[in-house]
Amino acid sequence: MPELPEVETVRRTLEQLVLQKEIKSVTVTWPKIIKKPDEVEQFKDALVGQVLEKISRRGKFLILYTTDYALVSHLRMEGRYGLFQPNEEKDKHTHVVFHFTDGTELRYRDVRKFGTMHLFKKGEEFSQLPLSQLGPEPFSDEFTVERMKELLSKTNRSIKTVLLDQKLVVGLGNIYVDEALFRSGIHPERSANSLTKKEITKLHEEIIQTLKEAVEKGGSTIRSYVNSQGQIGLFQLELYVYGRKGEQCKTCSSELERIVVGGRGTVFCPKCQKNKSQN
DNA sequence: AGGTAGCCTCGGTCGC
DNA sequence: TGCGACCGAGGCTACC
Repeated sequence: MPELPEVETVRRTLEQLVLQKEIKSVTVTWPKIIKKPDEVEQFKDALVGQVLEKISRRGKFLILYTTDYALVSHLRMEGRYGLFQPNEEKDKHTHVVFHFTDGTELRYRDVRKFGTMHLFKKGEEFSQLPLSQLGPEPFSDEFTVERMKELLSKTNRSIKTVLLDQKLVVGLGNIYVDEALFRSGIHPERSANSLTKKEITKLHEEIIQTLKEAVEKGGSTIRSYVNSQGQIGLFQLELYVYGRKGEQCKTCSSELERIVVGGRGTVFCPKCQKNKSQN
């Protein structure tokens, strides 16, 4: 499931493949992926003749900039992009294809069909959903301990739930939230407003560090994730807790436990993160 | 009125 | 072999 490190890796690899290509036509075989504009025909028509100029990222969203448009794409669980020759066999999960004038094509494949695409006139993409309500990028100056402290103090929701909701900071999903909380020694069910200044400082540091290391490793390949050049990530080898229920804690050898927090499967170490009582 | 919980989208996987 | 439950990101709705 692509979180910030996986999306950033896709961004980097995709940029190597498609910049300066001109769109000749677009094929959409699952219209529900296109959330804006309402009519798929408008989406397809708008992109004809557009040249891909830049691939950006905001949180877990990719932004494909063309001559006049910003295509905001969320991969959700299993979305993938890949560059193909037209004669290469197209599998049944390919739902959107951008055909280029040089004969190649960019295919969007999504087994779950959960992914979304929003097309905006360039310059309008940040003032409307889905990008308008997002919190700061974790590697930016806007993501400060003070901001965290301020927002966490306002709610008694669990710290895990708050970290997942993309308003405090963007880019964290189930994998990296569990990892950052483990590295910080904080129980995922701790209420946000019970965290001490010291814990918030540590958590802030570990969020940045965990995501940074994961980007360097090309993300985590859990089930299906590969980058746009078909390569897997390597950060799954560095994971302390995610997907390791019943295995030994790498720090203290205790058996890792799985609980459900905010409807999300959550793995943690009952010894290293033994501070739920401070709720 | 703003914060919060719950619902919805999918299909592969898993357990019975 | 068949079938239903489950998972999950984030927008949306409904509720308090």
